[in-house]
Amino acid sequence: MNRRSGIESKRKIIEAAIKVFSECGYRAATIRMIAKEAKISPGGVYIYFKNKEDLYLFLVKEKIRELDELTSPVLKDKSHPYSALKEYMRRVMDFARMHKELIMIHSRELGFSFGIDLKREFIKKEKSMLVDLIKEGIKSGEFVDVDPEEAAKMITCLIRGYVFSFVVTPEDPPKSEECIRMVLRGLSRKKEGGDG
Amino acid sequence: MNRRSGIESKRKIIEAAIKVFSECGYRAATIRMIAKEAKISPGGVYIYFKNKEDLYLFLVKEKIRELDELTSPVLKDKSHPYSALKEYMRRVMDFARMHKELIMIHSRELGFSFGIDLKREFIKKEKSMLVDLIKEGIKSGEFVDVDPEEAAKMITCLIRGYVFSFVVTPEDPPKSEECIRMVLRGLSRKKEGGDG
Amino acid sequence: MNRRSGIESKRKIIEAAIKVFSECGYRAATIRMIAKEAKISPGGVYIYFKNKEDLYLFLVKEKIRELDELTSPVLKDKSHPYSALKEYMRRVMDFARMHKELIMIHSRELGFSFGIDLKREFIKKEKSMLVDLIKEGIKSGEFVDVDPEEAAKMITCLIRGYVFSFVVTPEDPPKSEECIRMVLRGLSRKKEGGDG
Amino acid sequence: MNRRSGIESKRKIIEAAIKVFSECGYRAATIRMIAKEAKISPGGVYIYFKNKEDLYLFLVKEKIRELDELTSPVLKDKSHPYSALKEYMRRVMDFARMHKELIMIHSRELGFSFGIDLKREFIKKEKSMLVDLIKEGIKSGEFVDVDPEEAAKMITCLIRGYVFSFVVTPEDPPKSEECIRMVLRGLSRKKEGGDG
DNA sequence: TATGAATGAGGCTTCATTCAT
DNA sequence: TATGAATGAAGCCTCATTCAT
Repeated sequence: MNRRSGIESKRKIIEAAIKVFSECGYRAATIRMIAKEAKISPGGVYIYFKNKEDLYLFLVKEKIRELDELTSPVLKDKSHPYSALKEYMRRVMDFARMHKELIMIHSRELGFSFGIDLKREFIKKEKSMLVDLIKEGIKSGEFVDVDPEEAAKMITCLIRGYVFSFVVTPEDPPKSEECIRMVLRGLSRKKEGGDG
Repeated sequence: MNRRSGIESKRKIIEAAIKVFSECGYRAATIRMIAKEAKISPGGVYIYFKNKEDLYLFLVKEKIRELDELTSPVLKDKSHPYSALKEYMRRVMDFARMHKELIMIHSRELGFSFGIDLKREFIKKEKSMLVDLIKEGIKSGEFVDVDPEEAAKMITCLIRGYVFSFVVTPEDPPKSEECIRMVLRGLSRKKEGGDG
Repeated sequence: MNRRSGIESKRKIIEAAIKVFSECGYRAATIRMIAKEAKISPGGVYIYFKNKEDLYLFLVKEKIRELDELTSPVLKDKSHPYSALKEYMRRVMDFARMHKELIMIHSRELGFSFGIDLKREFIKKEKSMLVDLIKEGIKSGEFVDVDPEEAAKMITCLIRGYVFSFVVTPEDPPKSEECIRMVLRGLSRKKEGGDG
Repeated sequence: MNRRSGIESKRKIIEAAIKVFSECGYRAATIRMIAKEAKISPGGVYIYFKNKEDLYLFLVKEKIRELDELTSPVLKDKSHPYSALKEYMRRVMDFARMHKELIMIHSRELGFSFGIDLKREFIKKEKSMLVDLIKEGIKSGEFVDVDPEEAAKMITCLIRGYVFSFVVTPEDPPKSEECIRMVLRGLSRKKEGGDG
């Protein structure tokens, strides 16, 4: 019997699950595959997670939390809307690039009944912060006078397209800097956006 | 026994399959579900399609062909790049809105081994036509002097984001006109894009 | 609709069934295959035969009758046991060679509940005639004094082995003349069996 | 849950499979039947065997190996061709009697695409050894001067007929000693075959 | 008499989950 | 905490058989 601390085992399972879910999608991934990848027995998985759904949800939550921790501070800093927005997009895109496969499942498998609330809630929260930031930018005169709601949606839209394109055509990916420039060009009062 | 012509049954199955695949994804969709939706017996599906994969591939091919027929004429018309591009985006987005769910599978389940070639080929072809159109626009002076490759990617990227957002937040969808304006604003030499 | 006389259709089905059953065995053969081979629709088969089993049994009966018609006259001719036996074996082996595949099913698929009685009855009858013939031969002095029962069994045994070997190693088949000679050598009072 | 060691379960499945395949043939046998016979769940069979074909092939291989182990030493002993041949036939027939049903499938279902090579190879090897033995016997003067190839075929032929007859008419089986005597009588230079 | 679309039981197989060890 | 054999529901698919035409 391979004795390990519980935490270590759980961590192994999580990593294995990310890998396997990412490669196969939720349905096609099997507990056996995850267990094997984690060098644990199938039964072992059930010590740490109630079931497959529970395991998947755990991953999603974790990733959402990670992304939140990464972006919230930036979005909350309303002193420099222009740079904040630039930094926000950069971070989201970097994060997406790192976790692209899981994000695809996360998005695609919205069709599933579970996990939706979690994701929708995050999306809503994120959008609301983005709207606030844009409003701030307009107020401060850094941004042109656009509908903040629509602008936020466009930004999100472009970020999603970026992630998506990354998965669909990984051999010819879009450039994140190009995306950021496009957004800033449309929003900014300044001529163009030289990078900091 | 519910007597119908073969063509009628096949059509019913196709429609049912689109619905079920769209709602559940490829793996989670079952033949039984599709059959039930088509008001046919499970065995009946196999009269018209070799197997589940065959049925799925048929749908994808059909949709790709439809979209191709819709967009090719526009992209090939190089006399008015500005309007052509606008019209192209409009059509793709309209099409996407109509078939959003299936498109999501089509994109997400690229990870599957089958159907990839089909899709990749289409994507490549579409992009190449887009690049040509942009080059033409630059030559004619309608567009600013950008890298046509990158511009094409950005356009595709934005379209994808549009589709994606449509699926993720159907209750608060992005506006296609907004997307189109964003692209044209970035490309066009003209001040803004008043719609025709 | 392909109009034919009923008899013609039935004949076509029978021929097709022999072919398909021979090639695939009872279970693996499908009504659809048989119908296709007979250039008729699957439903058409059921006009002439109650079901698959009924069709199979019909074939078996037919073959048994054919073989019976071929061998009975020979076995019943007790005036020349030696030549009769030789001729009997020759005919059975020829028949077997012509219908080897079907015979194999017929034998192997004894395990099935149906058709057994039919076959067993024939086998019994045939054996009893063979025993009579041998007795006659012993009485007439043509054959040595053996146990007629055992001799009959050996003959049947050898014939079966012949058929079997024909199927198992068709590229290197046993020779029927060799088998016949072996039997006659054991039975006959005469030195060897020169062929008639 | 009925806890057993893996080896025990596998053995149970193998025994059940032999029984069920023997009684029904390959096609008609179902995994469910085998599982039930083995007192295991249908899914349990797949722990030990990849699929039905794999299970069947395993049995065939096992039986071939068993028979090979039983007969090879005898056939290889060329010092006493007469007794060796007698012993060989005795062993094959005994073995056949013990495993008659499976052997019937093994032979009949040659028509299947799988397992053929296995069987053909064994048959070829066995025949070649038999030919060598007969040659030896001719050289040593124990056997009369026959064509070794043909003689080997006749022996195989008779053995097969023996097995076959055993299955077809188990209530009135042929006698193995009779078969052996018949062969030896044909081959031997000695008058008759008194048993050793 | 003939068709062939349709049915649905049933076969093979997978896999989330359980549980004796 | 960990194992992995075992379960059984459920999915895909086949095919004997039926029946409206």
